[in-house]
Amino acid sequence: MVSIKDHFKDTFEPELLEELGKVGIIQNISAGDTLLGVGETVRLIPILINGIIKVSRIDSDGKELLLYYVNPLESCVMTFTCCMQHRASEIQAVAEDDTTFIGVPVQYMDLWMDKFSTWKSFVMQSIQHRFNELLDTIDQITFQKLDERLIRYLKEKSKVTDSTLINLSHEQIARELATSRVVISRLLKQLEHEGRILLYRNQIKILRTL
DNA sequence: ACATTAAGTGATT
DNA sequence: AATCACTTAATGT
Repeated sequence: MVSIKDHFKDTFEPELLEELGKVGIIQNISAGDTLLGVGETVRLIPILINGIIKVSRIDSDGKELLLYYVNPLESCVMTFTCCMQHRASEIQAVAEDDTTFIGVPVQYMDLWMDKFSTWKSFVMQSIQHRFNELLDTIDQITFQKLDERLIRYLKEKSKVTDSTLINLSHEQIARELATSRVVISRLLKQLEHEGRILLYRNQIKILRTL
């Protein structure tokens, strides 16, 4: 369990930490729970203490495209932009693992932006970080390098689950990368031939050569 | 043993 | 890179 107070004591001013403790609501959700669906309105800004949240776009046919993961001590950038304009969510947030977070009611956003300069820079930095990351994935998509996207996906997954064994079917991976199962199967087979992974049913073993 | 679901593969666009 | 059509392998009942 990560201590929010400890981690942010250098980034946030003491008054902000105090207010965070007063106003924040600790919430627990289990793996697989949906934190926010498409079309719902954001009521709480989450700051993760523990666990992992997957944020993805859902297109009109119900196809999913993975955008990013929210790690402990991070917040979901989309909720910032989204709630400040009081707009409905265009993304979906699902807990990938059992997760604990502090929820800050949205009405404090505006207030804190003016009141605490450290809050403002935290928000800005988060946005900048994600934005750069998104630019990267856009590059990859437009240059059609699905193989590299897949490798990146596997690495991230392994980091996130802290394991070299990934428990996913090719079908599930294909859905998250918005392609077809056949394509994923082929690419994975290729990686296996290159000696970078091992394939089993519903499992993929990542080798350090990846 | 049989049905179901995951994965592998050639051919076509 | 996607889709189709088909095979093979693994798993559940």
